[in-house]
Amino acid sequence: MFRGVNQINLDAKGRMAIPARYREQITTCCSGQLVATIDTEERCLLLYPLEEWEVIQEKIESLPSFNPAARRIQRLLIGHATDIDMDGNGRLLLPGPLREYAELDKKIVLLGQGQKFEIWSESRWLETREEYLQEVNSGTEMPEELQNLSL
Amino acid sequence: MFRGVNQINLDAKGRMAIPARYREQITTCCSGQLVATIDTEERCLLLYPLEEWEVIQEKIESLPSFNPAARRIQRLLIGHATDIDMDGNGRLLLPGPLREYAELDKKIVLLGQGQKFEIWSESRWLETREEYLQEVNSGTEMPEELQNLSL
DNA sequence: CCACTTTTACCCACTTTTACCCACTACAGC
DNA sequence: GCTGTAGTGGGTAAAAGTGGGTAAAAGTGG
Repeated sequence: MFRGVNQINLDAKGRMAIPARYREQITTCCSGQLVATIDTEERCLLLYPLEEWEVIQEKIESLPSFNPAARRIQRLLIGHATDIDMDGNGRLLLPGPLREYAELDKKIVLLGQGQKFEIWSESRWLETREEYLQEVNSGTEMPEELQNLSL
Repeated sequence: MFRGVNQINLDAKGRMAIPARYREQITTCCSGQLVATIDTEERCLLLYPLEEWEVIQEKIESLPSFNPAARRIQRLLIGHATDIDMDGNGRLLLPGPLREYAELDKKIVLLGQGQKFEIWSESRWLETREEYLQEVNSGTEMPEELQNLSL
């Protein structure tokens, strides 16, 4: 289970250092083997331990492939899913096409999200967070499960 | 299982270098023997390991041949299916007619799609991807399996 | 059927990129 | 303040990508 927000700098080669507190967990659960793909709703990346991703890929592949919406999802998610290994220094080299998609420049944000991480450009994350906060407080349609949630 | 995006250049002879990370898998699963054909829905090519393709071809051939739609599919898919071998440098020579169909010039994109690959012209892929993203977010008709998919 | 032309496939050599490694810096804890 | 660990920056060897030359094969025409 990953959680927390981390401000990280990409270096000149496009590498990001995984915060040390996650490293042991990543090496034990998947020997440092991760899979990154795009998020289709927001311009950010999703980062899964290999095992987690393989379950998801099977689900996606088993969708009815004659259905246009399913084909789109397959092309987008599997098409962008890229294997990434942690190097000896606990860093990941993010592939160019994925960096471009999420518009990652120097300053990025790593969000722990349970079994996966999300990777955002810092500026885009800050903007999006403000939008989310406004929408949460504007009191528009919330599903019942959410209304009954006690924090 | 193939996945991921790869930006590749065609050389002057129409050859494309398979990214090294796929080569071992391709040589072990089919000794470098592949089959390329056209995608009938999008202007791109499909690239299968020989064994995978043979299963598909049998299915296509067993379609009722008095049915006009089935005949069309047979002519299009089987008609364009071309055997291609990886050369000693891990490259594929894409036949002229297939290159023309998918409008492949110098810059192309190789998409891993599970048991097969897709080959797109880069510009066409980027345009199509933007369309897909819009359609995914416009919330139009999604199959039930897709709505329940949790990533 | 033979000779000539064109194409294809294979091979070799060069260039670029990547991955791995090592060293330095900064911060935190002792 | 010193020591250990995390973060950062490059250098280098190896691998991947690229380009073209040549010999064999296929196609064409006389």
